[in-house]
Amino acid sequence: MHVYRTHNCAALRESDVGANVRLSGWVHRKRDHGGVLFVDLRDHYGLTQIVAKADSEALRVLEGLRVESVVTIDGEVVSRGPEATNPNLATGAIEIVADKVTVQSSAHELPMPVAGEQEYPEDIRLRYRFLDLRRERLHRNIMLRSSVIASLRNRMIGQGFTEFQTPILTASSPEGARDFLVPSRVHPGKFYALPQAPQMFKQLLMVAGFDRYFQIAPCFRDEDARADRSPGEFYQLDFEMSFVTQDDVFNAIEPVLHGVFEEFAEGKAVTPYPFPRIAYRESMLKYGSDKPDLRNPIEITDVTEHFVGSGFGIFAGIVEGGGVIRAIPAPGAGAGSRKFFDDMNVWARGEGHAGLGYINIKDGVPGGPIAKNHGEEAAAKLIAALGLGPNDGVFFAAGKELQAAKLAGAARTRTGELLGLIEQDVFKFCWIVDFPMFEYDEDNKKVDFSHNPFSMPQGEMEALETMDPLDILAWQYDIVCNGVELSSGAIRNHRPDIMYKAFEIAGYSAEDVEKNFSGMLNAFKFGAPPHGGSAPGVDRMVMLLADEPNIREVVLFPMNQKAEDLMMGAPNNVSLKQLRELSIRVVEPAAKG
RNA sequence: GCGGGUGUAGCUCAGUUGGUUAGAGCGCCGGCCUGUCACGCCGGAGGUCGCGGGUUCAAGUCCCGUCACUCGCGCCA
Repeated sequence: MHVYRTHNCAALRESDVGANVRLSGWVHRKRDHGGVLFVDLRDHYGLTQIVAKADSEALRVLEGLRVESVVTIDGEVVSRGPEATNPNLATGAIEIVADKVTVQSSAHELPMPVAGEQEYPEDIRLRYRFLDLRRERLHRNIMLRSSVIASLRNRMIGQGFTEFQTPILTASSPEGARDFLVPSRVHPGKFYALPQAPQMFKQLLMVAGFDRYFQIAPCFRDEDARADRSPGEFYQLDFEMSFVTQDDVFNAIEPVLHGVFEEFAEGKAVTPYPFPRIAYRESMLKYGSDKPDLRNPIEITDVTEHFVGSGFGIFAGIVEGGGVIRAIPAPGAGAGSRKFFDDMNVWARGEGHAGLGYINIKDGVPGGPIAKNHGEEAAAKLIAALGLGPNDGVFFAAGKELQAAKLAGAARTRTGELLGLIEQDVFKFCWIVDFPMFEYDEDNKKVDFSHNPFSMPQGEMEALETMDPLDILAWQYDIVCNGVELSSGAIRNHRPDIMYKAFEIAGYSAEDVEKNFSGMLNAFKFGAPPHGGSAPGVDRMVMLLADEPNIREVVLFPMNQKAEDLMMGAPNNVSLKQLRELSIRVVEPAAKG
């Protein structure tokens, strides 16, 4: 019977010496010594060294082959002996003396080599993704991704969840991100939308009585890419549970996330559960972000009070105008160069801020314009309040609260990185909880939902009826790991009466709500359980576990930043016939003025 | 939509104050080599210095514009 191989390229050991075997794989590397030629034969599993001896037919065939050609080798397993053993290779004790070489596919000259760890331009890597995927690092990442997903599935099933598939062609929703639309042939002028997330469906599954749902769910959003955000499509561990409080959701998912990270983190420490819970407002104050990286030890403090009537006029003026001053300590930075502080200020201006003030304390003496003008006594008091040492520095972010918080957060991250304070080899999880239900929309001068309009407000109807909307918190939460937002989730609002009231506060009529959300609203009128869930991003989890800075490194066939698939040529033009069938006419965008 | 970075050989990069024939390593082609494992040695081909315009006696280098890739902001309930 014909076979392509008796063993894979990682299988053979000293104990196989003497066996006649057949291996198939790619020519990873060639070392041609004239009278003898070595080939590292590679497959999915590993590498095995092939030797072709002088004057053999095998040598003549292999000599003429380029690397990455695919061959089948027949030969005998021989020991390399202690001298020639390669300790870096699992199969390093043996080699195959090639008796017969069958060329399955000869390779052209490569646009990018497969062997080696060199960096290559993104567009070439994407255009020749099948070559890039042969390379060790990417191959390993994709395998890791598969293992992570398998583990997530097992752990979710172990927690009593059931996996279901929800529709890909669904209805466009006015909420959230921009939809990808799919024209309907049967209904001219009408469109399906690809789901941004299976949000409605998973809630309907709860209404349908399935209790605990999960899905490794594809999600589609037509928004611009970031390093940690694929353009177009990505996967979430989408889950939802009935009859649960926020704590029940946390208790169910923490062991899953903790377990997966422990399993694949290769010795890195993982936050034990229960994970810390940080209120949104506290997070914005202490970390200047709603996705804090807790590996960074720096904590921001509000020092607005210290600058009331300060001799440092700029800050005094900001405080008088209702602004805030936030202090970002830079431990040990005072001992270093003044340039560090000036560079940070230049960076802040580059980010579009007015600037970043600082005090640099050198051998106990505070320096810089703020220390000079603030007043000696006041400066000493401020430094004492911040608990700064004799060679510490501190930056100040000033302005309107949100602006100052964001600048402080960015400065905290940058200071931590530049001073090398970020803890390595650790995964630090936390929940951000107590998001505000509403916020004041400055553009439209009205109260609007701050995040998800379908979250249950804390205090439910009573809160909506009695509290200042801007003080109402939601049962809404994000899970964050090392500064990466893995997901947001919520206890949902399953009560139509509370939903109408919440939308009313945000300025929407009952008719608006019914028109846009009739599907869910209707379902909730026939007996809906209290329910909640979340949807951690699978790509981001794998990215963290693989220690990759970019999400493309853990996706099989990613698009580039402009949402193009360079390999398949997507998006592309379609035929006039296809457009006619869909009753679509393309209007060329107006030329740029 | 906006801002930053990058763009020199197939790939990774160097290229001084603007100066005469633009280099190296890898890869490719040819030759040599019987124990390598990033094999080695000799030789060769390969360049619209992203593109367009400008300044200059002279531009890879300076200026303006533009394109591509990328990172960030906006956006992502």
